[in-house]
Amino acid sequence: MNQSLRERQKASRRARILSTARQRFQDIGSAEVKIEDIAADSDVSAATVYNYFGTKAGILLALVVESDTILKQELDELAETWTGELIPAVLEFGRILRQHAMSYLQKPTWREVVAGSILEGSGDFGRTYTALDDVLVGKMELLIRALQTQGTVNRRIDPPALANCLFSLQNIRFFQFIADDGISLEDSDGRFRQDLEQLTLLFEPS
Amino acid sequence: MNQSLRERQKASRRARILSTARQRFQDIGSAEVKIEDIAADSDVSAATVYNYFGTKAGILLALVVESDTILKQELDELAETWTGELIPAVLEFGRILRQHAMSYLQKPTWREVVAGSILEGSGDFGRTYTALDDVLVGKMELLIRALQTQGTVNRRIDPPALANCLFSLQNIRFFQFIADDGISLEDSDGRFRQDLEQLTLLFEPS
DNA sequence: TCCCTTTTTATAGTGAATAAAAAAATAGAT
DNA sequence: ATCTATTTTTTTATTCACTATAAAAAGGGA
Repeated sequence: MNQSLRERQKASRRARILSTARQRFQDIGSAEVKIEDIAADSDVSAATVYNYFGTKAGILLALVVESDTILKQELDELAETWTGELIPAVLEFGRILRQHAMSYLQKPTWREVVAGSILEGSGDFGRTYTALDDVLVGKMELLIRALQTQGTVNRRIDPPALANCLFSLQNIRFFQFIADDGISLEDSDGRFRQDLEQLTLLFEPS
Repeated sequence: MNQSLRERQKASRRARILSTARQRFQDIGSAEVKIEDIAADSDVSAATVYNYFGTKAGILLALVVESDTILKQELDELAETWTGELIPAVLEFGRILRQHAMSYLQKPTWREVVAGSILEGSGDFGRTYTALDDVLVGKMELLIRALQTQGTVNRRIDPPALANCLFSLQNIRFFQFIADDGISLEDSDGRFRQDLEQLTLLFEPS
């Protein structure tokens, strides 16, 4: 037997909780959803939900992790097919990220996820979130390496280091994007473009 | 009469709350401090504390705002006295910020402040925090303008835009710094330095 | 002193999160 | 198949942040 009964049941409970949570969060704002309701609908006790996910934000994070397969694929494709300058590619990278984020969670919900990850620090939740980011940084690195091979990017650059830097810059624009309900996808795009333009100017020989 | 009795009492209550809160937060971690205790020690009801500051994180933010006068002065001095390259100045800028932050709040407490500001989004709390950041961006702008005058920085650069970008980059490193109890001031310094080095390489003629 | 308005307080309630003991279910051994 | 030991879930109780509301108190002006 590949999996014991216990493990299968655990997986089933987990899946049930995430499934009902996803539905509830989609129907009404995450603030309106009570853990007890999710538990009741999943045929487990509230204590079990806490046992599995720790906090409300933990459930959210699990949903984010689950859905990130598609995002990774999109970014892989970008890294594989892009030809040309790095800067526009990075812009596209950020655009994909934000668009994907908005496609399945609203801003207030994202705020809970991000706030939760910061609050937890180096705890379980924080590490899960960081691991997620690390994967995305890896995609950025892929992109940089590809363009280095194409000769578009300076070979003296350290791909992991630059990837981390550019991703982080993108990331804080993402934070600002979700923090303010008034900022549109296009606004955020424009700001990130401005960032990269200014950096170009800064280091360009005057 | 400059201030009515009502206004004076209000100011006094506010000051009392902040004072006891500061002490309590310093003595024990902010998670251990109960709003009711702060209220009792300040001779007001818990309801008044909520009335004044909204949330626990709100009290923290008020403390941060209060103490930022010194930080602003330090950054002003940097902008006024620095001669030389922009990059080292930006590094120093970040160093001052992190050091100042650690001098009066511990990392877990900072996490609450930052998480609170993100959660609130464009609400009162969020706007207060943003306003605070805006002031700091202004200091960065001052620095850039000074170096532009000195001829060290490309004149085609838009100081507000570049200031916002560099400050944001600095800011996400600050977030990562407070999020992980294992990162020292020096570590964070090193990472930010690496960021700026990589950006230099990226835009430098190969 | 009296009245009106602002502010504070008391009170009750919601819901997240944690802790500990009780109950249930499973795995493994006989 | 049954008994036992272990893991896991549930029950129960409790803490605490935060909200809403009605009552009380205090200030300001007449």
